[in-house]
Amino acid sequence: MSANAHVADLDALLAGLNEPQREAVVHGEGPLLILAGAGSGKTRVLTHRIAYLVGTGQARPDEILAITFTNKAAQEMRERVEMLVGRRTRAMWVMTFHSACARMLRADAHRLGYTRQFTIYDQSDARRLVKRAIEELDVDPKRFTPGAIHHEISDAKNKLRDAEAYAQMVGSFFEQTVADVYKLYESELHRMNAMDFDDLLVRAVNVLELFPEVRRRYADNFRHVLVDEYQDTNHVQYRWLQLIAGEHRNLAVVGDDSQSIYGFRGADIRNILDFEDDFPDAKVVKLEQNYRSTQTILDAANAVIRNNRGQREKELWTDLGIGDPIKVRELDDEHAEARFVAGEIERIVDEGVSRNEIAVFYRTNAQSRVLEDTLVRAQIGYQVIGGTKFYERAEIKDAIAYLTMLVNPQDVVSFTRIANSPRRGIGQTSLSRVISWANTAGITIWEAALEPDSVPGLGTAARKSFHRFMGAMRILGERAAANPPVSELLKEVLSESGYLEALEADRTIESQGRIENLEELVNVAAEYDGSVDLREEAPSLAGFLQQIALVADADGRRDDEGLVTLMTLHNAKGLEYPIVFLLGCEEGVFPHQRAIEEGGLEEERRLAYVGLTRAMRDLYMTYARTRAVFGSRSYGARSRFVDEVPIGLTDRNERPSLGVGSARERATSWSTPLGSGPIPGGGWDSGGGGGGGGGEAYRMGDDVVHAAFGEGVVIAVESGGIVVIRFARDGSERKLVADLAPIEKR
DNA sequence: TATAATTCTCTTTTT
DNA sequence: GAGAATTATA
Repeated sequence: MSANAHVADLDALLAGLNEPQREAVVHGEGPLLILAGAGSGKTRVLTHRIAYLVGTGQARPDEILAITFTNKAAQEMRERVEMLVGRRTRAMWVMTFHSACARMLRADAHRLGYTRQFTIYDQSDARRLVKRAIEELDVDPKRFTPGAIHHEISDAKNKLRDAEAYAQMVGSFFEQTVADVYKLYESELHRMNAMDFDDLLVRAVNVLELFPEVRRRYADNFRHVLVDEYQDTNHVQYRWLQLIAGEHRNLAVVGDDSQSIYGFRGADIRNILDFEDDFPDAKVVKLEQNYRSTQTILDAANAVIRNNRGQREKELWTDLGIGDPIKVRELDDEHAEARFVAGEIERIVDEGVSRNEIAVFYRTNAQSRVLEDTLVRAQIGYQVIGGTKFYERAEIKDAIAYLTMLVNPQDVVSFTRIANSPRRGIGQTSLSRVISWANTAGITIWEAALEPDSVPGLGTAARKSFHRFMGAMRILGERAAANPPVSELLKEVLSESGYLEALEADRTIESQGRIENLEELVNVAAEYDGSVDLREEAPSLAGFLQQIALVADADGRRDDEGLVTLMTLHNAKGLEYPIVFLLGCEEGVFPHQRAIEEGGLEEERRLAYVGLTRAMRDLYMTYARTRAVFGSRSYGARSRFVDEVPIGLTDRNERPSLGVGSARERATSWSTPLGSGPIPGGGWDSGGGGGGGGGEAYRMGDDVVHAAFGEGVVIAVESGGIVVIRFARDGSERKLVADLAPIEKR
C-alpha cells in the first residue's frame, strides 16, 4: 500500500468526527479519559482510535488490547474495527475482561497449580459449591443462605481480599461464617481445578503480581490499552489494568458516570471519577453532543438523572430537533400492558417501521414471560436477549458437564451433575460415599468411581451402576484423547451416556424441546470446530468449554428484520433503537423493591437514565395498576421515575377513576381524591385524605392486614387515595392504592 | 435406598 | 409459578 493511500485512509477516518471526537482519536501516547455522554459516539471514537493507531503505525494490531464488559459489545466493536482496518483486526485482543483473563490463564495458570484444562464455574455451579461448604461446616443454611454468602465472597474477591485477608478483618458473626466458608470454598475450588468468574480476574492479577516476567511480557506486548464502560470497572479490574498499562501509561478509557449500573457486582464508580488523580497528566475529552435522541428524550433523561447527587454535570445536546412527547400509559395489569405494547407495535409496523427498530425493556427477566405470550398470540416475531439462557438449561449443563469430566477428572461438581443423569440408579447416598472415599483416599473422583468395589459401604446395585457408568465414560475418555472434532465427541457423549435415549423414551413435548436444544448445542460445537481464524490455537475440547463458559448470551442477537427485541435494562446498555418501550414503571418493580429497601435508588435511577437514552425517536413508559408477583397479585404505585419526567415532555392517559389524580393535581401535592364530595380536610399530612369512593378511609397509625404481605401499619396517607404501609413481616414500606389493594383495618 | 409426590421458598440486574 | 427441599412410597 502506498503512503498516499495511507494518508487518504486517515483523512477518511477523521472525516465526520466532531472536534472532541477527533481529539480523542488522534491523541498519541499517554493516558486519555473520554467522558462520553449517552449517544455521543463513544464506540465510534474507540474504533476509530484503534484504526488510527494502526493506520499511523503507532501500534501493530497485536499490540492492541481493547476491553469491553459484555461479549455483545466486544463482538460489535470487533466488527466495527474490522470494517475500518480489515483482516488485521484478528491479531487484536478485543474481548471482555473475563475472556482476556481466561486466555492469559490458559497459558499461565499452571504457575498457580492449576492445569490448563481448569473448569470455569458459572454462578449456579459456584453457588452449589458454596452450599456444600456450608453443609460441611454445619452452618445453618436457613440463617445464612448460600446466595448471601457467595455474594459476600464474590465481593471480597472483587476487592482482592483472599480468604486469609478476609478472616483477619471479620467483625460480625456473619462475617466469621463467611470467612470459614470462604476458606473451604477456595480450597475446594482449587482441589477441583476450577475457577469461578471472580477467580478469572483474581488469578490473572495473582499471576501478574507474582511473576514479574509474565507481567513484563504482557505489559510490553500490549502497548495500547483501551477500555469501554470504565465506570463499571471494579477493583480487581482496575488492578489488572494497572499491572498491564501502568508502566507505559497508554491507557484510554471511556465512560459515563451516569451510566454506572453494576454496583452490585462491585463496580466502583470512583475508578472513573478519580482517573485524573491516578494520572494527573491525563488528557480529558468530553463528548457532549448526542447523535441519537430527540431533545425531548434527552431533556427527560437529564431531568431524571438530576435527582441524583454527585453525578458529574453534563450538558447533552442534540440538533435532531424536539421530537414527539414521551408517551406515558397506565394499564390495568401486566396483561393489558403487554396487549398495549403488542397493539402499538402492530400499529407502528403498519406505518412502515421495521420490527428490528423496536425494543422493549424491563427491569427483571421474569417480566418477559407475559409479554412473550402476548407477542406469540399476536404473531409478532421477537427475540429475547439474555434471560433464561441457553447454557443454563438443565440438559445443556448436563451435556457440558459430561464434556468437562473428560478434560478435568477432578471436577466433583460436574461429576455430581451427571452421575445419575440420566437415571441409572446412583442416588444421593451412593454418590456421597464415592465422593468421600475419593477425599479420604486422595484420588480424583474419576479414579474413585472407576473402582467402585474398593469404596467402603457401597451396595451391590450401586457398584454395578458405577461400573456401567464409568465403562461408558472410559470409552468416551479414550475418544476424547484422540482430539476429535468437538461436535463429534458431543454426539458420542449423548448416545454413549444414554442421555439421548432417555429423552427419546420420554416422549413428552418437553423432552422433545430438550432434544432440540441438544441438537443446537451440537451445532454450536460444529461451528466452533469450523472456526479456525479467530484463534491461534487449534480447536480443542478445552478451548470449546472455555469459550462457552464465558459466552452467556448464545441465544444471540440477530439483526433480523422481522424481530422485535426484548431485554432487561442492564442488557440494553450500549444499544440504541428508534422505538423503545419501558415496561413496569412501578414502585417495587422499577425501582426494584430491593433497591428501595437497601438504598440503591441512585443506581436504579442511572438505570432509568440508561433506558431512556436508548431511544432515538419514540419512547413509551408504561405501568400497571396491579401485577402478579410470585403468583399473588400486588399493587404498586406509579414509579417515581415517571414522575421525575417533566409533565410538559409527556403525553399521558391517566384515568381519573384510579384515584391517582391527574398529572396537574399531583404536581400540586393537594389533590382531589376520586369521586365527588368534599375534599377531606387537612390534606396529606393529617391523615384525612385517601379513601373515598366508598372504600374505607385510612389514617396514619391504623393497623391493617394485607392479603399477601400480612400485618402492617399505615405510616402515611398521600393524595389520591394512596396509603403507605410498613409491613411487620419484613419491615418493607409499600405504597398502595387503598381502594384496590387487599387490605383491611384491624 | 431410589424415586415419586408434595410442600415449601424465593427472584434484580451479569461475566 | 418454577425450583429446590423435604417427605412419602415402593
